[in-house]
Amino acid sequence: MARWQRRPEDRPRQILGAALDVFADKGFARATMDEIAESAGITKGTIYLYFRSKKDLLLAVIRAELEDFMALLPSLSAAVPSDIEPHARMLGRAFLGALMAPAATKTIQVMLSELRHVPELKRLYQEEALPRANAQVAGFLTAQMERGALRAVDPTIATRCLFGMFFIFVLTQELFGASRVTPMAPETVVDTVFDIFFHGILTKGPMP
Amino acid sequence: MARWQRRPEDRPRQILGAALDVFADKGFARATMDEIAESAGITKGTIYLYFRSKKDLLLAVIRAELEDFMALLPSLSAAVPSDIEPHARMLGRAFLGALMAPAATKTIQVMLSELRHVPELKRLYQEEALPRANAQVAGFLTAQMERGALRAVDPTIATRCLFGMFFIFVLTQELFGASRVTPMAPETVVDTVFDIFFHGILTKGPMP
Amino acid sequence: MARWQRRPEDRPRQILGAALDVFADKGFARATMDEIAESAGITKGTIYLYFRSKKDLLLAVIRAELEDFMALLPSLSAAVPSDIEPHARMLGRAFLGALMAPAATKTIQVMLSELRHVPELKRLYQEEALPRANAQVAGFLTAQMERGALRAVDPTIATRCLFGMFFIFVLTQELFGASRVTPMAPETVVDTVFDIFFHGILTKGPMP
Amino acid sequence: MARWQRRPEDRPRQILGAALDVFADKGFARATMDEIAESAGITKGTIYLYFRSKKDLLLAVIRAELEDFMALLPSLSAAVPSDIEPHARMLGRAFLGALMAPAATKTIQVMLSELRHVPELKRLYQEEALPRANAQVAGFLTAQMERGALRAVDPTIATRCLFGMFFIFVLTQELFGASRVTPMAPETVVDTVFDIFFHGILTKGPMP
DNA sequence: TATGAATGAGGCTTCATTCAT
DNA sequence: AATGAATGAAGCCTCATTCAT
Repeated sequence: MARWQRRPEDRPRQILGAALDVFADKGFARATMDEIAESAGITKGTIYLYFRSKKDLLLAVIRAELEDFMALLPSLSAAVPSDIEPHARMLGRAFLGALMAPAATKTIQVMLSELRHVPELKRLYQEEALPRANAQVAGFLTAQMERGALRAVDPTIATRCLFGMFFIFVLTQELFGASRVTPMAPETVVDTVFDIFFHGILTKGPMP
Repeated sequence: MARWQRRPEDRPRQILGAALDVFADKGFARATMDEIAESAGITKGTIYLYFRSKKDLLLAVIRAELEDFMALLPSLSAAVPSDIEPHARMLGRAFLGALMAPAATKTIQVMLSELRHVPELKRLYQEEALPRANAQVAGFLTAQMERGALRAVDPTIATRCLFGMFFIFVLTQELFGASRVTPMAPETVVDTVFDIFFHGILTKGPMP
Repeated sequence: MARWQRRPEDRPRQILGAALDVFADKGFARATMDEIAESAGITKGTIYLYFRSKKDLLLAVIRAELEDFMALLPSLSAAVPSDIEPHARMLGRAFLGALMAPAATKTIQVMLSELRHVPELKRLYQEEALPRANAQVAGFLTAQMERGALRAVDPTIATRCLFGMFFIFVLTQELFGASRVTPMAPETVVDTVFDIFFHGILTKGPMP
Repeated sequence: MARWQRRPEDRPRQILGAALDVFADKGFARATMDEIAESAGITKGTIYLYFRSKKDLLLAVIRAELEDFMALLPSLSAAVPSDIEPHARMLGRAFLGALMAPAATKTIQVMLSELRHVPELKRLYQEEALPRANAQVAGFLTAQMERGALRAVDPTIATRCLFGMFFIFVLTQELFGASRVTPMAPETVVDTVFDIFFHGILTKGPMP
């Protein structure tokens, strides 16, 4: 019985995947290198051939996922039809889908847990994720405001609001298991979110 | 090393306060009983006179804070003026204020980090916090919809949206330190949130 | 069965003693904290109540022994009879005795092994042990040279020579086990050392 | 990362040299096979083609160096001029030179550190190095005593004394870095050593 | 012969928990 | 009720050794 196989040329990715799973499932501190190794089908020592330390592994995991996620973000600067609502709805569906992808929810869970306690993660968020994501959407909103398609509202706050509406669903439904208490179909969620975001919840005309 | 008056009758509360601080600051696993004890001005062994274990302490901390927070929630079923917008803005301010209170942000941080890994916390959230909070707001929205003041929209989703907009600010600004990157005044946030929530972001009339 | 007794008020000394034994016997790197603990009649964790780390323990051990040894050194500046030879022999016996004491040979062994690899030990030797010991003896020799009792010879080198003759016996006989190959009585050694040191090994008069 | 000519026939010597360096620098236990391999310009696995284990490598290193050193020792049984003092001084210089050669000091360091903990090294010392070196010098001294050139003194002790005076300089100056605290020229050392060894340090005639 | 990926035993260190005082 | 010394179970990490290539 072969004690091990030679590396399939992407041990690192293999390890990163296992680490994300275990970190998300157990939390960073509770996760053990042994468990990650087992989950990756190797042994503890092997991890250290590719990552200097447990914390290093955490950073690598998050960096990799963040990059993957950012690469997925559709370019909002592409040509936008004059009727932005259906367009936005489409983008929104793609975005919620990306957010709800297993790797993404796991990454979010890890970030939520560790960002406060790992300065490097905080830096990653503050200097890379936040500004980039914000610029994308806020830029789009600003352009539409200048075009007159949207009302003049603080674009950074509006961006955050929009993101918050998406995020809260991932957080509660996926991560906190609220789907068992209050099940919701993602499509309905996206539609309602944009309905509110674009039109507000007040009745339009004067109340009868 | 504050040498306060010895008030043994307050021991439990004293410990709970210290524990919340340390749990929020370091995370549950990284927090040590020694640190909590020191922060409470007592010694490690004493904690065990009041709490069976570290995990027990965590549960007690969250239960206490959750109760405090719930007690704070203004009853939305009270008489509501026919013009709900300024009323909502007022409630929103109070709510964001409560969410941003130090104890609340700390509790949120701990919940975000540990809920997934501590079944009892998950239960607490799913069976107590979520339904209660949801019922409050969703009930209010439903009532207004029936009254014709609000458009007919899935009230649970709408509730979640509204909460998401508030929550995302606490999360990013307070917990993730985004306030240094994108500072925002709470009042402006509340106003913009309700502006969007009630009126939407589209320009009203036909585009010029 | 009591799992442990409350500290006999000198746990630290107890641990230091055990550590010196094990360090000398196994070498620093091969010594395990478990072994030291067992040898001290306690458990591993307890050591860390008194010493920050294994290396810290090593330093504490050496510092303590060095101090003890230095305190033992008879003051050579005391009144010296005009006939220094028997006086020196007496001091020499005391000195060799001190060097051959179990704690001293163990300390020497540890220093010989680790000094090169532990900067703090090197510093301890270069800045404390060496200058102090050298000053003591070299000062004495210089005084006697000025008095005319001894020939003018570089006192530092002479000191080192005298020390070297003592040291080599401790090293070879005690530490390297040469006593089984070439047994020697300490008294004879001291006598011969001083015979050579004072009178040289050449025949006095012209060779017949 | 010297990319020398590949001279596979020299592999063992190459490895032995690197091992001596690393063992002396880090100590046996702290030395890693990886470091030794790198220092030899090969990889870890290759070492095991030539040496069964780390300990085996240590023994081979010491055996090789001991042999080299012994081979260097000038035969003292060669014809000795009737005036032994300048002759001895010459031999002494050669001997101190040999002792201070880099390979020798490194070997000494390793022996000092490991002899106690590696039975095979102890045996090597007690059964090979010590008797051979002792016989050489003690034989010489005995001959001179019988000739009447030297006083009758225990030749084994005298040998050890002489060696001790040389050794202490290598130990303190070279290995312990005392040369920075008390610099000494090797020639002066040799001269003083023999001055003391032959003539003693007492003033010859009656004190004035 | 040489490589270097993989292993797994072992050690240092931390810390929740216990318990004699 | 309070203390804090002591315990011992983990967990991270290192590294000698093996072995497929």
